Amino acid sequence: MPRSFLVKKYFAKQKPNYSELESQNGDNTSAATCLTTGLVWDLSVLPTFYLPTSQTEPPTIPGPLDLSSPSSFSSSASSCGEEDEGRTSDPPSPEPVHTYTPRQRMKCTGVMQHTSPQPEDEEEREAPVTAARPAFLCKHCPKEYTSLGALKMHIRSHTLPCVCTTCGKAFSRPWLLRGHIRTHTGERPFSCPHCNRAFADRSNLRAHLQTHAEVKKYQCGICSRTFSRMSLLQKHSSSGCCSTAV
DNA sequence: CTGGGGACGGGGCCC
DNA sequence: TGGGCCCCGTCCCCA
Repeated sequence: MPRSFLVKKYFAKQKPNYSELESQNGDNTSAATCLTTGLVWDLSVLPTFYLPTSQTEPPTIPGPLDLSSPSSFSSSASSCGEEDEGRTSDPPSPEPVHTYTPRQRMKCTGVMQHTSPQPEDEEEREAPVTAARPAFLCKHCPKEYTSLGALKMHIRSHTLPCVCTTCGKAFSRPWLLRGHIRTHTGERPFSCPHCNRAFADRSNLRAHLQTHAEVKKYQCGICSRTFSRMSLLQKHSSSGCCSTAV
C-alpha cells in the first residue's frame, strides 16, 4: 500500500553540489526557516549537510556509495525492474531555505471531489484552463499537470506497472521497485563514511548522516534544540517542549 | 518519549 | 516525449 502521495512544491530547486558541500563546513551563514504547524525552524545553525569530525576533513563521500554499479541487483527483479537506484546518499543541499509546508497527502483514489466530468477512456484529459499553460488532469484523481509527460508519470502511481516478482508488491517506477527488491536481497549499496553503516536507500543514508552532525538540520525555534529529522522536530514540538506547541 | 532506521512516494531535471 | 536519476520528504516501527 502506498504510504503517501506527495505534493511538493516549494523553493526553486537547484542541484546541490555535494562534492563541494562537505568543504563548506563551518560556513553556514544562511538561515533556513521551516514552518510547520506554526513552528519556526531556525536552520541557520545548520552547518552543512553533516559535519565531518574535522572541518579540514576532505570530502568523504565513500566509495561504497558508488552508484555506478547497479549490477548487484537481484535477479528476482520484476516486470519492470531495470536500473537506477532511485535515491541518493549524497549529502543534501547545502543550505536550502526550507520553507516547510506540511505535505498534503493526497490519496488519489477518487475520494476527492471532482469539479469536472471525467472521461472514461482517456488517461488524461485537458482541463479548460484559461492560462497560457495547458493542464492535463488525471482521471483517477484531481491532480493536474502542465505537461502530458508529467501526467503520464503520475498516472503510473495509479497503475503501478512495476511489480515485484518476489512479493507481488507494485510500484509506480522501476527504481522504486529496485529499492524494494533490496529489502528482499538485503543489498545495501550505500555506506556511511563515518561509521560504515550500510543502507539500502540513499535517503536513509542521508538521514543517517544527520545523526553524525553536531548541529542537526532542523532546529526548534523556541529551544534551539536541533534534530536530524523534521519528523523528530515535529514530535518535539507537538510533545510540548515548546509552549507554543500545538 | 525520543532517536533512528526502513521503506517508499512524487516532482523536477537531464539526457 | 519518455525514461532515468536525484532530491526531498513522510510514515511506520523499533530500540
